[in-house]
Amino acid sequence: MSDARRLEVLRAIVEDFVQSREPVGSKALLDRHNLGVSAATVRNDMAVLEEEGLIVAPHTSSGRIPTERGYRQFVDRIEEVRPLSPAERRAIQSLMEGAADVEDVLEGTVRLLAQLTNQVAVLQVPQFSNTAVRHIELVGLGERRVLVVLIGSNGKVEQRVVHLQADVTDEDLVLVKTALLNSLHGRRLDEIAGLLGAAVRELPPVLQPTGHTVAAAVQALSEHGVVDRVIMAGTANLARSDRDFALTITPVLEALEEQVVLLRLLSEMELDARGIAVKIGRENVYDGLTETSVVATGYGPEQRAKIGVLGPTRMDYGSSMSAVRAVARYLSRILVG
Amino acid sequence: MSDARRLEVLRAIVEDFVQSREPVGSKALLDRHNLGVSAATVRNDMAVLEEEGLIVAPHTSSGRIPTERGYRQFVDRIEEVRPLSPAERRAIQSLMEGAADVEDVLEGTVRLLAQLTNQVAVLQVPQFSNTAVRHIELVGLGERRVLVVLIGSNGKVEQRVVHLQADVTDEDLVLVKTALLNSLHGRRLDEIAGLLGAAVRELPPVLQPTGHTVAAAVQALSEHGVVDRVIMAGTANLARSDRDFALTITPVLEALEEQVVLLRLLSEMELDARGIAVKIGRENVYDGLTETSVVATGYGPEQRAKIGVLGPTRMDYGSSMSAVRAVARYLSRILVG
DNA sequence: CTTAGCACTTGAACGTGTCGAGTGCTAAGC
DNA sequence: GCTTAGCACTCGACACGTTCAAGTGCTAAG
Repeated sequence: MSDARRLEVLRAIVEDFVQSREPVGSKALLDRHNLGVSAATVRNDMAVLEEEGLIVAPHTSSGRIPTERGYRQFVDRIEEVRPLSPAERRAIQSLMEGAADVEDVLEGTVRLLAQLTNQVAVLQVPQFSNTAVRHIELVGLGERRVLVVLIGSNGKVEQRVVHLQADVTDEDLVLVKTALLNSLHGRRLDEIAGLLGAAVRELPPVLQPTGHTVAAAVQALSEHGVVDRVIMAGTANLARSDRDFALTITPVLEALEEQVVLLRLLSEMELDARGIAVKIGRENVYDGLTETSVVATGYGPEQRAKIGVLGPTRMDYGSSMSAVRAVARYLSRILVG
Repeated sequence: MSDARRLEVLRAIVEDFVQSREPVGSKALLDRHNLGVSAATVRNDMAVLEEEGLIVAPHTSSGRIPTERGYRQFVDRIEEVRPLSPAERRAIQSLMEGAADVEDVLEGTVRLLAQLTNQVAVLQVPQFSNTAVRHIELVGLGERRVLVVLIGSNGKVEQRVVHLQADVTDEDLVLVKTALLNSLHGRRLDEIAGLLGAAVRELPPVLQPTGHTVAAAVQALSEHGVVDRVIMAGTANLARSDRDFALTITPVLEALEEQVVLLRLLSEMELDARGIAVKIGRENVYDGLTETSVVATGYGPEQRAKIGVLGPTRMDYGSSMSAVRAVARYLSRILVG
């Protein structure tokens, strides 16, 4: 009982099903794939795969369709990333040339990705709110604990408790606070990261560690205030993709309208060794997205921002992965250049 | 043959059909409306309405459904605008209170409208691009014609030929150009309207008419560069609204993704005496929207910007019209206050 | 002008029979 | 011990015929 062949059978089933959207049986499989064995053997393999929970038969005596676990197996085993076709390269090229400003590039990229994959494309844009620092307050809580409060010009208040490595007096705290305020007051949240270091350096040496700890907290808080934006394209592809999926569309569209949900979803995705993240069906905990899959990767500096596509669980993961990756690379290159 | 009753029958048919989504027959109509006549009479009226092209029967011996012309008749005859329910008022109230900044208000408004009408809500936001004036060039073409070129800091070039009332020398043109450039260079496009007058006034009296003409052209060109924005909500309602409409959804979603199309659509809508504009089915020339209707009105200063809802031709025009109007009024009030 | 009655049409719903694709199992073969 | 051919069985899809309810147009009477 060859383990390798069984996985090959799984692969074939997934591929066929993704294309035909119909349960695939043993004979049909042989017609389209050169497995080198007979239908009966394939049936045996299928039985095992079904026991393992990788495929199921919708009803007795119908072909099998992959389960979510089946897709997962399949996706995890994709190694070679299919290179883009010349036509696809050309599309990306022309996008680069028509690039007027950053916003145009981003929107163009999303559209392009949606078109390439025939799915919904989403792009997370790190957004630096133009709120400024109005006030910083440090409150000693005893036992080396300090409450750091950051008040923004939009009235939002962020706070956090930090633990210091050394004892400090209230006067010390005032010093630190003043130093920070001097260099940060009125600055925009996205600017302060670069200013904190200098501010701390101006403190007397004894207070440097304390300053560092507090500065780190301020930095973290400022990032809290940043609400990213989402650019989206290709929602029409949702309806196009599938007859019955068209009826399941409502909750998906609802979820897509909730930017917050989308942002959470994207930021939760952790890139694997291949630099890609895939969430399949119920791996998405959000209601309404339990029958969709998301393929995403990072772009830009540190790959922090995400770009990806979203579609029905029965999507062409291979193509999606390569398209997403390729587009992300080009995007990174454009943004740097 | 009472003309009034026939229109009453039409009204009843539209109302029933909008609610049930099924062709409505003579008997069914009597059950739900107190018309005071028998089924046979209604049938006679229906026959006439059909001749007039206001209703059709999908197949022999099935009820009638309104045609687009039928809807149009119906809409044009809606007089009384249904007042909002207390629940709806409350929703709007709470929106006003939670208003943090303008952007929030606008987004909240759109969501609210989508929720109230169970349809797609769209809002046109006049957007002043923050492109600045980089250069202005005047090229004499002879015969009192001058080419006015406006170059923006985003690299976009707008041009137009104007006819002057008097002969001018090239030196005169240089004077005008310099005057304009002096006061406009570096200014944002949305600022220049207020500055043109002063610039022209600084010219020698003989050149004032020429200056005015050129200034008007510059003004027009600058408005060209303004691209409004669209805020949208409730696309999920499209899918929810209707079984078979769900299959027609694709082109609609596509159209909605084309902001340009939407903006054109909205700005083409002209408010009628009631302060509302309705486009029904093919009255929308854009592909993909030929089976949808749009109900819109203006808001804000001069009602220039538009807000409205979009849904299947068989929508509840009465509710949509009152909701759109009410929401637009509240929005105007908030924005002013 | 309205109304009751009637013959007619037609889509939807339902039941039936056939067909093809697919399965599991068993026994034989390499 | 795995693979394969063969066979009986299952079940959805499809085509077809029947029935049913809703609706219509028309005619003749009020």
